[in-house]
Amino acid sequence: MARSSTTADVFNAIAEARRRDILDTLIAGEKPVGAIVTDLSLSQPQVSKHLRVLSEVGLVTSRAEGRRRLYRLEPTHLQPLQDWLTKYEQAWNERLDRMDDYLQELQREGETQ
Amino acid sequence: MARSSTTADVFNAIAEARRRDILDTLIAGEKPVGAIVTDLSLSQPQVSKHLRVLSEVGLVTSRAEGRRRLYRLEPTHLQPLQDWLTKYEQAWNERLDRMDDYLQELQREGETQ
DNA sequence: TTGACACATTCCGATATCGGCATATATTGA
DNA sequence: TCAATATATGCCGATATCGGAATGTGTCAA
Repeated sequence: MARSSTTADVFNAIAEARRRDILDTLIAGEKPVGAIVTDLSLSQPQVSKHLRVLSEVGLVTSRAEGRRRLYRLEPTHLQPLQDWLTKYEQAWNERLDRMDDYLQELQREGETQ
Repeated sequence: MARSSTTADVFNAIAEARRRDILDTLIAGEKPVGAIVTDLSLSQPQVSKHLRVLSEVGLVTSRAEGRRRLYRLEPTHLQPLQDWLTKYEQAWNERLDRMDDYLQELQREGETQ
């Protein structure tokens, strides 16, 4: 047996810094591969391969325009990440609440003394 | 040259499904290693190693209690992820806005005909 | 049809990562 | 001190991943 993580989910897709860079540059809008290559100073095959991974998890889609391929961001496919994070927001808020309770308790103790 | 991604940042730390499982089980509160092992049916070394990675990026902290080690979730260290996601929320909303504009335009055209 | 351009794919070597197993370390209790 | 318990670490083999270089594929323009 060996590693069990794959590139087959959003979490792994965005684990790679270059892939996040590519997504970041696509926020500005649809772009052909060549534009990404010059924007980020990466090699063309490198960009194509990363785009493939991103496309497999749905984070980007592409359409052909002549001999160019325009890639577009699909931000809704970040939903699994957002959903996962939401659970921790709650944990975070609960900690703040407990902290708040504690502070108020301290304050009441101060008043009664 | 070879792979450039490391286990040294939050994005990579949560890319591993088991590590997300471990974080999930810690939402309920501080736990010793053994509890995580039985909760998730993983081997003890496996859990210890994943905890090490999580601890290196600050997502968990530990304190000794006798011969046990209690691990605690540090949800605030998910901030980089949250920050990164926020940019895409904006892109997502802008798309919705454009969609809305488009729909209203369609509606106006319908009225004038 | 041919050449140039844009991009995708394949093959490769280097390396990182995962899990299993064995073992080290530390703490407790007898 | 010694055995038992709880956890961490080291070593290993299998495999996944990355980047580079070369090459394949498709499209346009002359």
